[in-house]
Amino acid sequence: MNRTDATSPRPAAVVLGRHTDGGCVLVLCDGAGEELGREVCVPDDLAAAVARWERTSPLWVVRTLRDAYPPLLAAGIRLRRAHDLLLCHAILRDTASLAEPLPASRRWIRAASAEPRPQALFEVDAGAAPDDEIDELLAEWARQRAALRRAPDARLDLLCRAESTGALVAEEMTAAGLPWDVAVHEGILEGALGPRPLTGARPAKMAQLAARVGEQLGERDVPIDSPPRLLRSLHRAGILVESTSRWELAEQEHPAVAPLLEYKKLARLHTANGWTWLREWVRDGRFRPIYLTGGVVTGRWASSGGGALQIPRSLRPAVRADAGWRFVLADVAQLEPRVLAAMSQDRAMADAARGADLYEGVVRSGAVSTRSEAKYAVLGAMYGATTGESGRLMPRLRKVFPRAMGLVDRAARTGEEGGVVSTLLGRSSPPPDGAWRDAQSRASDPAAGGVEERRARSRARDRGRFTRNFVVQGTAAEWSLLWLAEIRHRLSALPAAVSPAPASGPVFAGGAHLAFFLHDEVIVHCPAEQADAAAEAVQAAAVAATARLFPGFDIDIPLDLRIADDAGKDA
DNA sequence: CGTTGCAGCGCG
DNA sequence: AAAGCGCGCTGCAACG
Repeated sequence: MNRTDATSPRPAAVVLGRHTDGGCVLVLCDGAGEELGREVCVPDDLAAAVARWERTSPLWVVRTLRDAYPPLLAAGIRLRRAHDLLLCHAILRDTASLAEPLPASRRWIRAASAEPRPQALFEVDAGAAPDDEIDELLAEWARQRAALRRAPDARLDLLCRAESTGALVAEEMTAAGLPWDVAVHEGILEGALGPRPLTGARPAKMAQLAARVGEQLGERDVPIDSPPRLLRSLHRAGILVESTSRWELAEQEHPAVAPLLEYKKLARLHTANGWTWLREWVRDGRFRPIYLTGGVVTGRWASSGGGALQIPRSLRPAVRADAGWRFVLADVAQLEPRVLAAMSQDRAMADAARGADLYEGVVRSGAVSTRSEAKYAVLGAMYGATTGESGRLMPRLRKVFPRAMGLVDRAARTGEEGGVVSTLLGRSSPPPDGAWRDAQSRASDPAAGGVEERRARSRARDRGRFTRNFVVQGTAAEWSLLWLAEIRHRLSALPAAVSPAPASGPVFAGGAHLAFFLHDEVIVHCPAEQADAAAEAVQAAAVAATARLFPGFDIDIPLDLRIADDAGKDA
């Protein structure tokens, strides 16, 4: 059996795959991907083998970290570097920055769910027999390295490395979990909803509000949970709204409206994050969502399980650090417009972005006269507003920030014409689907009617708004990915805590670790004595991410950073 | 009966 | 107040 002594190969990379007989195989490779040797083991011995090779800090090449990494973490092993073939395949297959992107293959499409995949579905056009998974991995890795060599610059490589490191972070965060105080959560629920009801029953405060709505509408047992039936009840009472949505109801001056809106708020809390949610998703003081890295076409992460990306701000106080531990809470104010300023190299917008409040900077630039105008104008620029106040302000932004506005306007035009747009590092938008192209070609037919033409134009504008936003949201996601990777790197280099209070799982008991990530904010959980150093690491990571994504361009991306025992203090 | 689509609302 | 992007989850209603 191989040992990491002077006579053993010192692999730059190890490809990890399944073997014919259900065992595991590690292929040791040099920096060029040339095979140096192999090691075969039974699954029970895999963790030990990985731990041994990890001492030499190789690049671990796997089909997907989503499957490969959790069992290793459970065995107490953290990997420093990895290459996720599935995630990188998607990037290199769709990117427009390569003349010859990776050929599409059904073997390299991620399954929709986290459940084990039925193999048969994926073997249809497989180039290799399932027995030879390791050969398939080696071949795919070779294709990906070749694709990256053909790239005009290093940006795609940076994206693939960041994407893979993001996947490491995601699995580590699931394993560590977000510390969650059940008693605090229950206190919030009881304060808002009343005592915990018997299963199936409506909480007391919701029942009271429903009764008041009924009195005001002059109707017993209003079908308050059924939008279409509630709408008819509202109409009978003379409240002429077109839907039961919040903003429309808020415009009505009827005594039934206030209790109805309050009911909706409580119902949302009860159904989405009530006692049922607590029982199902919080175990041993930890909320463990599954992060789906690259789950959104723009490169943002999606999640599954417990609605991790939608935890209401009112529940943030339930996010509580372990005894003797602290949180470092950090978020970026107005990340997307700052990223737009930098990626378009718009000096005027970057100057407006200097400091904590970009919108005040936009006012100082003279483009608009109030902060709230600035906010809606900037959001409208990125989302493609055409009507209302926001749409009206667009020409003024174009005049003051021509480069930034030119970038998003061009992205919108490309999308309307059916083209593909890309982020700064080279993640590309999906091409239009068949239905979209059919609608456009039907409308360009001389015999097309006005209805078809209007419909096609409307679909084209929809797509233009999507591609307009794609370049900004996607590049912002790249900044966040680099930020996460830099945080992880710096946290692992922190001096060990002298006497950390016991916390977390076995892997993370020793010190600071990322515990939560949501688009532009992170939560680090750390022993109290590491809190200052961890906060500095998070700050330094942001500076490093900015320098890597926008080399040579001066852009301010400031953090709102604080150390606290819970996540609710300034919510 | 189970599945699918939609409305509504939470997050960025 | 402003309605323009991206998600996930819930419950209801319509559908097969």
